[in-house]
Amino acid sequence: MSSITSEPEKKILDAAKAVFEEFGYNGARMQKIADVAGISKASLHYYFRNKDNLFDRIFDETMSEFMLIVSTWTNVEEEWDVKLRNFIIEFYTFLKTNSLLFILREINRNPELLKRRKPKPKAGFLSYFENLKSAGVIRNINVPLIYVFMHSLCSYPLLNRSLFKRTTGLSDAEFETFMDEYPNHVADFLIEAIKKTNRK
Amino acid sequence: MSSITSEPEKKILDAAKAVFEEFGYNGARMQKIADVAGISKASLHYYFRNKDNLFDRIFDETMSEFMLIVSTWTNVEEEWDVKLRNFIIEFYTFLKTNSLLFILREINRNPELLKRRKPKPKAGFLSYFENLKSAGVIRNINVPLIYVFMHSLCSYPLLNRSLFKRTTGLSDAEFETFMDEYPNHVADFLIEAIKKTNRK
DNA sequence: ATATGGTTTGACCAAATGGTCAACAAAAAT
DNA sequence: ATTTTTGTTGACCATTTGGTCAAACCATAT
Repeated sequence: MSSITSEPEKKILDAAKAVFEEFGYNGARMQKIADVAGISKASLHYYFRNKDNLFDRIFDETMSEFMLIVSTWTNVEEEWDVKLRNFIIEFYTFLKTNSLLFILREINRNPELLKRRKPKPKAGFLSYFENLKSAGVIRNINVPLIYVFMHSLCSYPLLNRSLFKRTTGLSDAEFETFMDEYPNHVADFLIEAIKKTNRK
Repeated sequence: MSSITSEPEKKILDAAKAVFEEFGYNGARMQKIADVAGISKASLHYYFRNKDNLFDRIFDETMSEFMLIVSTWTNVEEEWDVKLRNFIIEFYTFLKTNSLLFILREINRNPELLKRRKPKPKAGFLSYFENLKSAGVIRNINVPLIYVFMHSLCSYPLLNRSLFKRTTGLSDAEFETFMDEYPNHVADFLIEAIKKTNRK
């Protein structure tokens, strides 16, 4: 219903997303959004009554996109370790182009943003590995812990990129390589922690 | 030199820290800082010429405190795994009471904040484990990778707390316990990844 | 051509906000 | 006691910013 984003409406949403993600709610300016969208501020208000209105739309969209990636688990018939590696690489790639900081920043600013969203069903990741664990296919791990580990390992280096660049002692080139290879290292690491030891 | 923070000056710095950390540079209001400090806005400007001036002072202090914790490595004579566990627990405790999000948010807003700081010497963590590795005491690990892992595992759950609370499928009580035990799990995990396998 | 209905915008407005200043108060120095 | 310095503040100012509105614009139907 009425999500038929018309031509100028779409331009506005793109502009608003870019501006809100870069500057945050408090730093974003309606004039700036209008400029980026290539229209007047009055036109902007014609399509979206006010700033909160527009912001909520952007935040909800970004958040939905994020939750979709997070909670979807592949149905492909493969070994769990292959699925896990692919998921990690996809998730990492997704995070690279999407402003996770935007989400964290705004939730922190206004926790209400979360409360009004309907709670999501349990992430596919969790039940999938709970099942493998019950079936004795993998080690007797703490599944939520692995879930938190995976998220942390994928997310934080992208959030903290500029600081890690300074503190790891790597050169610019080395650091770029490091960040490119990173998701595979995360996969290696988690798979190693999950799989049954081959010691008898 | 002149860091003899006088009585009202200290009240202002405390207030400013609280307000900037909660609302960010763009969301913070000079009037709010004055209110929290219990003085007039004019007095606030008497002590700190302007908002940027005051902000820089707070940011630099917070950043220095953070970098100190990050780059200091214990000199206690103990086994590396004990030292690592203690470091992780201390670091996690530190992060719980300090706004890491503040640092990330403001660096993202204005990368200049980092550029003007003098680069820190390599973190003690890195050279310590490089040495152990050369000496063959631990596995042949990628040290910067472990460094990034440790930071990510300690930091992200605190940044993303409210979302994890919703997505892990744990009850409130379970989640609290989870977060309390968390640093020890991180330590277990990293130690396992670093220590030599006892397979011959 | 003209009326109709949606779209666009420059000009404005009111509130918020960072910052100033003259006047006053309180110490400190003389 | 009196001058001088330091601290404090209410009132004020200029700018920014979210938001409004009447007039103009433009497509389409009549």
